[in-house]
Amino acid sequence: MELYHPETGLTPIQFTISSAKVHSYAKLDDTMMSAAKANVTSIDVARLAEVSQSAVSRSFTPGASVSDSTRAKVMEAARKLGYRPNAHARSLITKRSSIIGLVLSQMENLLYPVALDHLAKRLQRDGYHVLLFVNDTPNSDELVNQILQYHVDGIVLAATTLSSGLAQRCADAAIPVVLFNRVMASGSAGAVSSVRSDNVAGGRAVARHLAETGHQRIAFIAGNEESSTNLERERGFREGLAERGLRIWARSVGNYDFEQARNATRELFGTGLESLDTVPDAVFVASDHMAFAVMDTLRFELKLRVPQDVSVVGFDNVPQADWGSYRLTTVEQQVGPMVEATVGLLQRYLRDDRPAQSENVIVPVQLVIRESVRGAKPASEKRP
Amino acid sequence: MELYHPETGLTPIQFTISSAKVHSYAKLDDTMMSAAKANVTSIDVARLAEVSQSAVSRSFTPGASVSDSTRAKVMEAARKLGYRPNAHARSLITKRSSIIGLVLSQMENLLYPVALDHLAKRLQRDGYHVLLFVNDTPNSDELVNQILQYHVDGIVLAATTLSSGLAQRCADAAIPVVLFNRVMASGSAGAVSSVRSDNVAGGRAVARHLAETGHQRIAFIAGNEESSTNLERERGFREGLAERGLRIWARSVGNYDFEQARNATRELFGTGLESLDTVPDAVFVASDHMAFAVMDTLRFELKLRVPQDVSVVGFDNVPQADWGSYRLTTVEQQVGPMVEATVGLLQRYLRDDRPAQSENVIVPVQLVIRESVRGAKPASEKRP
DNA sequence: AGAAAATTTGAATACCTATGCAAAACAGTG
DNA sequence: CACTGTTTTGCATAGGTATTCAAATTTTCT
Repeated sequence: MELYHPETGLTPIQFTISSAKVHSYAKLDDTMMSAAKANVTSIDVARLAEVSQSAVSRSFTPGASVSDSTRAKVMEAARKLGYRPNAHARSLITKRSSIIGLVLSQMENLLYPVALDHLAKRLQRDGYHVLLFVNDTPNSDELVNQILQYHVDGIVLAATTLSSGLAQRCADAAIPVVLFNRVMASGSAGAVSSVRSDNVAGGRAVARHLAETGHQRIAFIAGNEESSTNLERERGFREGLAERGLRIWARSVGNYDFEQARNATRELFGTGLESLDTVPDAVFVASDHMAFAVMDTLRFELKLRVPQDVSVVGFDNVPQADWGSYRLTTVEQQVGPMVEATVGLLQRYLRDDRPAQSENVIVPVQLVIRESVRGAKPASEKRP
Repeated sequence: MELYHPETGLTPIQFTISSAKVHSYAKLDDTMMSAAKANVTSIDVARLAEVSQSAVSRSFTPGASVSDSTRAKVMEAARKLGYRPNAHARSLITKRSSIIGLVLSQMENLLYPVALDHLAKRLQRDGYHVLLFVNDTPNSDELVNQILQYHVDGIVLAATTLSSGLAQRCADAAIPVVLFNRVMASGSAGAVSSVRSDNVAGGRAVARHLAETGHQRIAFIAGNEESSTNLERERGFREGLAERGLRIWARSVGNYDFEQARNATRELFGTGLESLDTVPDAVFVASDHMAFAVMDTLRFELKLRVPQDVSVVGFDNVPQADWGSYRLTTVEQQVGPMVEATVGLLQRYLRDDRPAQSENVIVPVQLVIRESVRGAKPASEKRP
């Protein structure tokens, strides 16, 4: 063991060089030995199998015209040499990369890891793969450049805070784009398809639920005020309240951020705590991630009980909402169907020509009642 | 608006086709117009700039031999045509794809989304991108095939439950592989580099902390019993206890899974609840993710208080450990330095030839004391 | 100004695979 | 068997870029 300073300029780190011997291939059979050779081409395989390079290519192309016998010979030779078609050469000529670009900006919201997992697995099943772009700088020009260089077959934009310009520019480059969990501002020129939840219905369902359980002073903590998700949720919420003759009693902004949600909570509840009648008796929070911050702040900082003193409702139904400490009543975004719809749109755009009009899939949502709302009876979570 | 049935066979979904008109390019200036043309090649640019194709290529290659004047001409023409080098053609000839393959298996552990975020951003800064592979089937052969087809420049294996064979086969193909947060079983033939936390020291620190705070009946809930992370953490924990004349009083297995951790908790605490003296007074849980399940089960199902009745310590320090409902004392894995080291190793392997010996970077850990251990005084989290 | 050195340029080629086309092999029919 | 129709095969080429080499240009120095 010796001390070492990785060239990255890290603080001191333990660094060991194992004494494991280098794997020697000398005594292995030819199968494994040649697998070690770096670049086996279709020509090498053709030579060994005593066929033409075309035959090799066809053997690896589903539905191509090859006899069973030659395909068998080719596959055998390929196995021996450890050959696999070069994806770059292939996509250079087929003009299809089998790569889908995925643009993310906020990994904090726990919905995105879940969606990423679903999407990657789903695409993998169809032979596609996900190339990840994390939108850390707001400079979308550079990001577009990078995406287009890879000639991805399609793009999924799952970044709530992303400029619509990016979507537009990708669409201009004749690459199918699907917005995930957001929609383009209606004023925009282009038409970009989208998949999103029925945020309006979700917001409305929350309003009804809070009204039915007898809440009077109902507050709202918004996400990013310009995001389509927040606008729709808030609109549905307002409409639902209006139906029952109610309105938003107090409002603050959490910007989809944990800390800002804590501040928003302090803002709504911090003053007038001498009497419970002067603070909200329920809060609808635009995302689960913020709702957790709200609940923690209410309980441990402001010493209020949830749901006895204040009811809290979230949006997303991330796994943590079911955890015992929160048991958060929330609106479920059905990630599975959303991913399914996203892939469905992409595949159709890849097969046919892109339609002139944009398509907007809206996946239904469902209120999941747990224990963060006073006076509600939790439904069994497994439904018939 | 019309009803529609996405071809994916979904349950009914609302589907709307917006009436937005297709963007017309007719009146736009030439800059934007040509940006819409799908495949602009370096030859097109060369023609417009009145130079050779080589000049175009060189203009886009940092450090190549081009005069300022021609580069300016080329860039101007490229801008007009909306040209970007084709990454596939480029990597075909340079034999470098600027793509790093990342293999994940469990997104549930919240450490991985965080690490993914860091890694993607870090690589992006250096012009690399992450191609994601989710290891859902245990059939690693197919996965290796897929990875190798893309001729990735390097591979990061961050799948705790992944067979070591995969790592070996990728290393055979002359692609640098770095194991993230795991190490290869010492019995294995090959030598694959790794970056991991100092799990042994972490386990030992937990043992000391629990001993110092006067705990007697100390239990351990293991992760995946074959994983290197679990083995090391448990070993350090045993050693640390032994130093103080203690040993593991009870043990169960949670397999890094939320539900299984709940069962493990029931197993350890379910019987003999009439007297607190017959159940553990502290539990070290091999991951935060499981620790949350343990705390919830203790508190809400078994009606035990944390930390008054039972102390709980986790491992990872995921963001949720700091949430008010948990305030979990845990061992921090420093994701930043780990990612930095991973990228450092990869880049060196890409530049120089791979070293014959494997390198194992061990990143130091640090006990983060919060409020889930009885008798401990939480240190301020910001240290001088 | 002129030679020498340094820089810039373009033509040609390689990277690896898929595919159109024509030739070849094969199968089927009377 | 002769003929037609079908399947299989190999040749040659395209796809878009980076790079070698030699030629051309510019710069430097005496």
